[in-house]
Amino acid sequence: MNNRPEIAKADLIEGMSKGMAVLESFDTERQRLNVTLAAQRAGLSRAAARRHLLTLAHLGYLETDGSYFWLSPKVLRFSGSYLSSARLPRALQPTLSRLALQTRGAFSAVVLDGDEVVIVANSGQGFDLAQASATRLLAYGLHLGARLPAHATSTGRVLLAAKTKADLNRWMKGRVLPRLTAHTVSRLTPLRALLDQARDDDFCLASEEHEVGVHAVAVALRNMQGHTVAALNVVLPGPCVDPLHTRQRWVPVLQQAARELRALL
Amino acid sequence: MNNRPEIAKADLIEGMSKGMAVLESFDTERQRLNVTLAAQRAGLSRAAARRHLLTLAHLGYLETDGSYFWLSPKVLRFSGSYLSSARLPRALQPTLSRLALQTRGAFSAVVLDGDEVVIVANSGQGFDLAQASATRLLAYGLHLGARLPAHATSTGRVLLAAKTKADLNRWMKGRVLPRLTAHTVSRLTPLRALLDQARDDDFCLASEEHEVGVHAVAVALRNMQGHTVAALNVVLPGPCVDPLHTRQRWVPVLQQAARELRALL
DNA sequence: AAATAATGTGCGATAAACGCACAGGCCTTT
DNA sequence: AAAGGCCTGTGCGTTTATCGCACATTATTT
Repeated sequence: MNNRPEIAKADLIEGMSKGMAVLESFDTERQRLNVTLAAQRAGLSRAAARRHLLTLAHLGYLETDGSYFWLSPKVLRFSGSYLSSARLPRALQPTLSRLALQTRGAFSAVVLDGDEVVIVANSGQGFDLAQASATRLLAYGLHLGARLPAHATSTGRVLLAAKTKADLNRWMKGRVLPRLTAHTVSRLTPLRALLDQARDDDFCLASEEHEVGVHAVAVALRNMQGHTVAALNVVLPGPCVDPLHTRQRWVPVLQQAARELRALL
Repeated sequence: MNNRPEIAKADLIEGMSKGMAVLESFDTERQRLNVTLAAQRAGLSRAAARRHLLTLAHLGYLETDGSYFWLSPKVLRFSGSYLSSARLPRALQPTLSRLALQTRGAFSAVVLDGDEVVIVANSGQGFDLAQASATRLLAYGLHLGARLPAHATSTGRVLLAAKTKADLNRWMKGRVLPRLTAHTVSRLTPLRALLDQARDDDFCLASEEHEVGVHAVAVALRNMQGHTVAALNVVLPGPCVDPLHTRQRWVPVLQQAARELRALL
């Protein structure tokens, strides 16, 4: 259901792939790269990497001081186009903002992209919100476009749980689940159990599996055809959270929001 | 001062340029493209455009139903990397949010990219804010990464005014200034006068030059070396705004913020 | 139903990207 | 100070990937 809607023949443009690999090698952890580093990160020879870096700099996507390269604000062009074009973030934004205002919670909406979830809307964007809300989100690096591992997040598991048996098996196939905290579910069988649970409950709780001190509850966002198109969660800070109370407090809020959004997705 | 820090030789990778041209052909106005449209927008043959589109879809940056293509949320990866890496947006965010909270204004920070300004931070992101603030920004499409013509915006003119004589002449050279509203300054000589004025005043007001009913005031954000690195503005809605009152009300706020930010830029 | 337009694919020619290799610069090492 | 890394910029011959054309096919139009 993801990238290859049909059998992609082998006449793909390699130059593009390499260039995008170079651009992707600038991530949250590594923001400034020299030629050699970029080469090994992107899996290219130094000569090739250099040519790609220079090209990207020439096009304005990178800036450089001659030896190091870093992303330029021009890359925001793409997110700008996406955010103003995609129905999803535009449809979600008002509801998320209202939720934050009413409940003082920190909400995010995400979609699945491979083995990660991508934040496409935040309660911090758009409208009024409680002080605590966006502060919390940003403190954990949960800005727009941020990517988190699906297996260790409430939203990721909700989205995985919505996959068909066959798709899920394909996803699981040979996958390793990085352990991020002491609580991370890092084996496939327990993950399967959690996904079954999430499917039954119609929500999912993840406690400190991604980051210590961060708990989250998520529900699926489905459209009128019943297809899950995104997930909505609320982030709860604190060293320890009572699961029962969390469930009673937040799940109804999330599910009510999901019901309201249904017609818009 | 922008993209070509040194003489870029002719060994740039054309494949990349074309691919990025294809990706850029998805903009705010045109969100869904078929092969033929993308080809003519990017200036490629249909065959080439098709290969690039398929490649981008294969890499996950585009989604497709077989005949049409559109941006996928994966493009947010770049903005995510930029936002978490670049000092500028991170340094600006808290101040913008605080300003919005204290004054109920709608603030944006932008940098210059060619003939457009790019929004790199909004009072709508990050922290608490007045209801009106982000609502207003979003209503005008002023989301993160949005691009506006420099000549018709308060921030753009502040940034242009900060250029050296030589840089400015180079920028002006043969440039046409699209007329966006009846108030747009669309000739170069009056623009020069406005820039001189902005340089003297150390702020700039733009009234309905970009969009009818939108007024904005901007100041430059300079670092400790006195170099202008960005511009900060506040957006004032309404059919008619008293210039004098605007100046007395907002310029001190903006300039105070600029002073505070100076050490961080 | 004819006509227009857009699509998918194969192929040969061409141009372009590749990686290697070498020379020069900059830093640390002992 | 010489030596040893390490990274950088560039030129070149080879290879390989990209191009555009052309044709067959399907979808849409009038």
